[in-house]
Amino acid sequence: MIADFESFKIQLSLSKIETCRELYRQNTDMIRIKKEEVAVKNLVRIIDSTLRLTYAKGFHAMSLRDLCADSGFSIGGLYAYIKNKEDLIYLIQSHGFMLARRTILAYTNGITDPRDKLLTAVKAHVYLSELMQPWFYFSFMEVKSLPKKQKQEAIAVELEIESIIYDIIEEGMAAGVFRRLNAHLLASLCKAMMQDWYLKRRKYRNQGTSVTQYAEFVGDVLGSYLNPRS
Amino acid sequence: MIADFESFKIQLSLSKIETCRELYRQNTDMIRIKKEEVAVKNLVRIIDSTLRLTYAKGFHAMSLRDLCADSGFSIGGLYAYIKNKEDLIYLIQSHGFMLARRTILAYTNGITDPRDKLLTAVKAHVYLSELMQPWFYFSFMEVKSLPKKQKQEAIAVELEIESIIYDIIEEGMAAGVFRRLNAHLLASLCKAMMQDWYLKRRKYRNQGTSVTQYAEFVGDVLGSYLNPRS
DNA sequence: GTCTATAGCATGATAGAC
DNA sequence: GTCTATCATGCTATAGAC
Repeated sequence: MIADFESFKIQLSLSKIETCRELYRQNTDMIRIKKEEVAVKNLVRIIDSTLRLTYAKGFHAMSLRDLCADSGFSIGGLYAYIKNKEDLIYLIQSHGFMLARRTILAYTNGITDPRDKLLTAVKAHVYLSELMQPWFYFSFMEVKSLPKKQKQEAIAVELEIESIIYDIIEEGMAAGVFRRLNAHLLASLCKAMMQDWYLKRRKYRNQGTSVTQYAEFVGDVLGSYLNPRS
Repeated sequence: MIADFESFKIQLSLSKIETCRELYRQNTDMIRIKKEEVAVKNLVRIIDSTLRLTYAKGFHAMSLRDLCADSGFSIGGLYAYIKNKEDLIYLIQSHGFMLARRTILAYTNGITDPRDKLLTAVKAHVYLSELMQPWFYFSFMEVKSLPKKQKQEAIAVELEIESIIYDIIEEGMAAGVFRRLNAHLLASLCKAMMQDWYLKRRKYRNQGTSVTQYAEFVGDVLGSYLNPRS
């Protein structure tokens, strides 16, 4: 079970550098830089800038000159890390997928009580999207323009998350802890609610909603709806 | 109260031509064409094509050449209706706003029972977004890149819709029909759920969910959560 | 009112100096 | 390993024929 946001943050140990090192090692063919230390440090800069600029104006609207200005690179320098603009998408997507999938499953596995399990899945997702908000936002907004293979992967990951929720609901109904209802629809609504946390993050910040408050409210709405009626 | 989707559709009388005529009359300065009949017919073509292409690949990725190919215009011909690419956004946004705001309020005004009113607001929104899906999608995806003034308007319209829901919840709590809870958060979640209908429309079509089924399910989740506890 | 032709510019990508 | 200089392309926008 997830204790609180702060310990989640630590457990996840979302070291960007760590993730980028893994990314570098998997793509030594694409990246021309030989010194791991240098390459990893710069990958972090490139990915950070891309996420920031895409959040501000969209990936297509972001030019590579924009990216260079923001990350402090020159055009030529940048092209040592990618062979074309599309590679930026690949870099960002791949390390995000790894992390997201792993985390959700790690937290839900091993829990048996359906109510606990549902709340944990919701919390894990909302907490994760809080820590990786730029990535979640990027992934959502850019699916449409992704190259075919990555588009399918993105959709598959999303359906996977929804099916984790679906399975928990089904288990709970089978165990008689939840009442019988349309589990597909409820799982979709759950996804929609969790999604809003990273799509409309500024709104929630403005109205002073904390990440824990949000996750628990969503969990409460679901839990209440699933209660067997008297 | 809304009877069913089909009669909603008829009552809305979403005549594209009618809306575009109004749009033409409001912008005779921007549009160089003098014959109303010709202008209106072509505005429909232009708006239709823009929405379709933007849905497929995003507004920035759509070139004016793409738009010409799809709408059957030439570059020069197109520029008789707009003075630059940004004007396309303006055309699309303005007629959408008019229609959306009017409709929701028209349906909810006059209803006194909070439960009825909430369900009606949800239904009106979901039905509306079903009929104007390309516009809602466009509006959501392109807010970021909108020129300042239109960006503010878009955000204002969205908050307005959320506050309609919020007010209904508050009224119901004051009347003792709903139990006391965080109305701001619940209104946000309601918006998030309604929103998913036009953001993930393909998913819902694939899983065979009808627009009425969706709207009623959302209404049911909310209504159930708002029930006073025994 | 609509077309073709083209200007003018910003972009993605490369070559080669250091 | 990083930079500057440059190319080729595709874009928005305009001019002028019909």
